[in-house]
Amino acid sequence: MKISTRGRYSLRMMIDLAQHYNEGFISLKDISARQNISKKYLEQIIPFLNRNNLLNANKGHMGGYQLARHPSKITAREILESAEGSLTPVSCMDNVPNLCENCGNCITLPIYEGLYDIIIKYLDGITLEDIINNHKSSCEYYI
Amino acid sequence: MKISTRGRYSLRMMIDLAQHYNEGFISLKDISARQNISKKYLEQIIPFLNRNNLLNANKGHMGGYQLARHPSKITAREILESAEGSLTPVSCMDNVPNLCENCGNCITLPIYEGLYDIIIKYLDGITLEDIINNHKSSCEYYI
DNA sequence: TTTTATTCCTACCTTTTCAATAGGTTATAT
DNA sequence: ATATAACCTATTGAAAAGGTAGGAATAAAA
Repeated sequence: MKISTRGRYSLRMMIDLAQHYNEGFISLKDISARQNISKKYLEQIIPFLNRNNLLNANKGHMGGYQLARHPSKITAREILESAEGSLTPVSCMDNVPNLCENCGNCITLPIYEGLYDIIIKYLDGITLEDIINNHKSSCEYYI
Repeated sequence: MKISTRGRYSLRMMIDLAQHYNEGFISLKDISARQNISKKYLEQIIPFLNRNNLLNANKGHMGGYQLARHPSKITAREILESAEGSLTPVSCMDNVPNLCENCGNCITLPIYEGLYDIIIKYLDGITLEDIINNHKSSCEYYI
């Protein structure tokens, strides 16, 4: 039940981009330096976030990334779901629409469905704007 | 963010024991047959559950396991937490009391703390009794 | 037009975790 | 005694995690 570094780094990268929203395109070099995450690893994370069109990119000199939408319109759920692939607690919930075979008869599935439900509700309620507003002071340390 | 097979199997084993509460000691052989889980693997799961004293055991002929408490007094949180080791979404929350270094300054930690909070609250509200009462019909399929 | 700075793409690598299997030892009702 | 169970420890194969590495494509600036 741990969130992977890919998920955690994605969140930090998106927060960083939110903190520099309206400053044009931000390079991975800058994010890497500020967040102390390998630039090469950040490169690999980008495609996951772009599956859900969370970023705009510009190549070449003075290029970089910016949020595709205003920080108030991007939620922690979107970010973590994009990065992790899925936030369901059991993989049999991922293969919609059939779930696994005969899930209608599974005694534990409703527990996991309920769990997924509250996780999604919680993360849907948190936007990038919320995050940076609730944390005005500079942040030096990360997880 | 997936629950491992150890967690899922633990839940199924405990539900099985709840369904046969007051029938004396239940052998792993029986649970293995009913739940279609390798008996050898179940053996390895037991110690995790017993760290939190969820089971009573009897060795030898006619031996087996029984729940250490009434099904209404054992929650999904206890079972999954025992099996998984921890249900925190980030490992830096595990090393109490210091968390990681300088978590007071971490912008993302409050998000994960809030997430952990709702997960725990949800799973604490589900007892083994609840689970078997909400699922009277026989269950043939598992995840 | 050349240089420089960036994203983009693919392959590789090392370590850890997952999910078991295997073989034996100890205890205990019958 | 003997069958039947829990208990214990080691091993293994596959997959995932968490990166590193090198270069190609692109575009702004000099």
